[in-house]
Amino acid sequence: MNKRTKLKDIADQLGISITTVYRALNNKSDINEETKRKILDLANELEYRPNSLAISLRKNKMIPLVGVILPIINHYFFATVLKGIMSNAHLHNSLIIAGESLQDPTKEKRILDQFMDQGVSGIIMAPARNSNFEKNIIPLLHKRTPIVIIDRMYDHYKGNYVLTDDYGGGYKATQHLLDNGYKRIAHIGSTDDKSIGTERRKGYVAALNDAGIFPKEEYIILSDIDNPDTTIEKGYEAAAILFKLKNPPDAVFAVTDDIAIGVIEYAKENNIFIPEELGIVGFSNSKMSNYIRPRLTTVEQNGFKMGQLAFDYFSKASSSYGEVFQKTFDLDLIIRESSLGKK
Amino acid sequence: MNKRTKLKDIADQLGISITTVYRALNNKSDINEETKRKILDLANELEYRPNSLAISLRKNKMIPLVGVILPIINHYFFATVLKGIMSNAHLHNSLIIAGESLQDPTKEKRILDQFMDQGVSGIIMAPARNSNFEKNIIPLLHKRTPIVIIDRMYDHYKGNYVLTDDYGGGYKATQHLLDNGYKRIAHIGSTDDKSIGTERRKGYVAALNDAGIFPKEEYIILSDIDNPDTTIEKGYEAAAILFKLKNPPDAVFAVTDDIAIGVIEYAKENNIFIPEELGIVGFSNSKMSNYIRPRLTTVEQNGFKMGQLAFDYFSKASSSYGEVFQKTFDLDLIIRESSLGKK
DNA sequence: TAAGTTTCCGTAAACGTTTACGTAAATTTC
DNA sequence: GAAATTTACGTAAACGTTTACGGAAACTTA
Repeated sequence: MNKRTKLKDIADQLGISITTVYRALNNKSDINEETKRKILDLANELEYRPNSLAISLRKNKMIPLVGVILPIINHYFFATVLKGIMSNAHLHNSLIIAGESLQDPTKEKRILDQFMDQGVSGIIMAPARNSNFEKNIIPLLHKRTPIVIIDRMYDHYKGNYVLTDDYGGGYKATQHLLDNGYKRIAHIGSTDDKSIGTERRKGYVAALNDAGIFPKEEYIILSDIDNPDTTIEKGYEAAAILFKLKNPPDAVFAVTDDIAIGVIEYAKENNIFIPEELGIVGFSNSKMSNYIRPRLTTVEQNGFKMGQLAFDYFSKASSSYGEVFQKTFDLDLIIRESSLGKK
Repeated sequence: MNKRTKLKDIADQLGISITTVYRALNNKSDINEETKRKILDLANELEYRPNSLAISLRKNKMIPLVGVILPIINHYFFATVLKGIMSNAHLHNSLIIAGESLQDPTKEKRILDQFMDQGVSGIIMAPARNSNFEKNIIPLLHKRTPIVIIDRMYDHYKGNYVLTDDYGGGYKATQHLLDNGYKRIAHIGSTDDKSIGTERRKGYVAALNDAGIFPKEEYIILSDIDNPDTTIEKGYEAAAILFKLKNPPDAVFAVTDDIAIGVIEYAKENNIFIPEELGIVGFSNSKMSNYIRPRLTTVEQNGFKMGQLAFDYFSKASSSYGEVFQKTFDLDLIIRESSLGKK
């Protein structure tokens, strides 16, 4: 394995200076065409490849580099958040260095460290499901690293964030089912008590309570929805449990569109008519929700806007110390067929 | 806006040498505990972070920063490719800097330049629809930047790539429709003649020809599918055109699952029964394809594997000069309800 | 107390590229 | 044909970290 050629190798072989070689390879002026040709030929032969490390070091370019960490990169919502971040980053000539925590706080921490070592100017992140804020995120604040949190909250966090009103979304969804005549409204949520699912569940409970209803424990099924590739199956399984109850529900508010779709799957296979026998509301307004039959009523979550705003906040936070930027997006219900009401 | 602290800053403030500071910060021997403490304290206060560029340069280790450019970041296939790239990058302690070209060659070029300026060690990219290889990609080869192309090809490109056999996929899909008794097989493709759609269309034509059929021009509809948010609508519109023909087709091979779903939409609204009256095959095995009714027969494209391999190739290309790595993945047909054959 | 041993720190040269500056030789200008 | 300009190169010092080497001062040993 012969070593990688550098400018000096070419210079030595041709008996000229490094600078001249440099000029030839970078289309600089002050060089003879003949010399240039010889240099380019030799560079070609020796397969010269510039050392980007040395270049960056010399140029002192630790460019505007923003670290973005998301739990699942090929999840539509998060991918769209990333798209939103990028769209604004592009306008500011910022570069995005991306990582996927796969909902693993340890991995998340590792990525954060890598990013900081790499010299990112700050972090925009949607924390992992049960991310350790104290260990992973708070230390960054102490180091005055600009950071914007997306989509998930932690009680003692007082920094910048862009959230959605998950509580309100859960409330609206449940209220909507009540308004459409459903009485026995079940909920399929996430096992994780730190997830945003908790807020949606609280909204669900609150809406029921406000209507004088106190949901039975058996109507609330918590499911492990860590793996996005199996979420639909989890919805299916949860539905199976619900419909084996003595007194099955007549509506389901699912914490996720995918879960809701799993429920629809189950209902179809078991000849349970939607929305006549079963009303369903999901969460996210995923692409699929509009094309499954019946079309799924869902709560809209605009990832693109959230991403854009997150980058804006990041920008501001980077240039002004002390100031804090926070926003909670209201969520709108998108009413479609799956919750049209009982016959 | 104060500059990033370096060893020299700490050394100067304490009136000691850089080497001593280095020793303190790296747990080396030959240092007094008292001195060490002072250095660590100051380093903490000044928020010292080692310059990874300088470290890697001195240690002769390439910095593991890979630029990834994709046409559409929140498209499931591309997002999954990204996930695959990341999964392997993670194993190699590589970092991913990501950009979205939005199918715009100008933007693509700009991102490439930004990435090179930032000192990425190379590029993995799925070129934009009508990317200008000569202008955007070939120059990188001349600079000996390691590069791996995904998903799209250009005749004169002789470098590393990871492709799918789109021609074969189109052939298989069409053949499958023929095998199931469909005779008048239409195709909805992409307007862009440089896109992968062309290969799929060629496969379609070839399969028909091999069966002694020469498709009418009116059975091939090309649609502008640039915007992923409207692709389904485009499929719907194309179907509308097809079914207003005097002699409408009895099957459609769509260049994309989303297009196929648009066709299904149209069929449902117009009481055209699938698969009895109309067979449909899509392309991509998108998540949705398995949950739309009827379930969509489609050609599987394993983005995750492609991403992983792309990173592997990138790794190899970075350390071995001259060698070229190329792979074309065979595509499997996933047979579901939408093409079960005529009654 | 002279010689040997630690302890602690500094000097200077790398890593590969970029760039300000300098300067012979060749060319142009008047 | 002397002066001014241009052409085509070279020198050396950066960028921030690492490391081989050397050497005073403090401490030990006989």
